[in-house]
Amino acid sequence: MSQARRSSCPIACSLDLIGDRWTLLVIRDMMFLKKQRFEEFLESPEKISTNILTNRLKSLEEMGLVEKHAYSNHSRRMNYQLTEQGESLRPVLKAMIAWGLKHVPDTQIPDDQQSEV
Amino acid sequence: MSQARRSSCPIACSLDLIGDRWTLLVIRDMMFLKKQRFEEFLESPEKISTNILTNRLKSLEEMGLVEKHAYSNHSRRMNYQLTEQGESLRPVLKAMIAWGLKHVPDTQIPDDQQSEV
DNA sequence: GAACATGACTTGTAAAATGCAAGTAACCTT
DNA sequence: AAGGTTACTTGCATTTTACAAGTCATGTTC
Repeated sequence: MSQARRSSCPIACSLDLIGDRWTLLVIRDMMFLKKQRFEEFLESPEKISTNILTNRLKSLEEMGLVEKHAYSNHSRRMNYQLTEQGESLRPVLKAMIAWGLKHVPDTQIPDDQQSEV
Repeated sequence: MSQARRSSCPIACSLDLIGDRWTLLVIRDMMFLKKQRFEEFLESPEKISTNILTNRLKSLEEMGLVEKHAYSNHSRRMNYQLTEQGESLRPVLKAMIAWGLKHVPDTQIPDDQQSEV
């Protein structure tokens, strides 16, 4: 992910931060599927690889969209949570869900997520 | 851009189609700035390069988000326009504009676009 | 208390995408 | 016939991605 912004356009700046194939999937896992741990993100069907996940979690933390905390005294276990700023991406994600469901064939969301649409 | 979908998740599928740093900027240019020609897209402040622009316009056309037409009999001049399906990305773009304006410092949109927010 | 399990990475390497500059080619006007 | 316009194409260096394997600190089990 690059660091220099390309313009002052809010779309371009948003894309500079979250415009790739993986970042929003990690946020999806946290926002809708309530995942909080490295290994949980790895289990998602898109199969993110470990180096990219490490990289994205670090970027998200640096951007202030995610916070990382040690999970009490439970080995090296870490807890990743959306910050308020990360949570504020919900309308973007919801718009993408609605668009995908309508315009990409054979997309679907889990039964227990129907209330989100 | 890859062609195989990674899962049936509408977010993942949307990202497979439009999840990169350039595609949504081309759509922005068409949707809000009413740009329709190759050279116009090149003028945007983010300075997309010609090979990437060619590639993205082709992908967008293949996805059915954009239509390409010859501009009457005016040399090789082409006209690119959003299809209804491309136009339907407006809520996604608007959500990103709102998020960018609120959460990325020093972002702004042109005066004549204020009504879009 | 040594072997094993857990969880979060790191490393290496090949493949693909991006960025930049320059060149090409069809068509139209002069 | 010459020159301008428009939309690309090509070459190449750099960066990012993808995949597989290995590491390492801590906690659990026998």
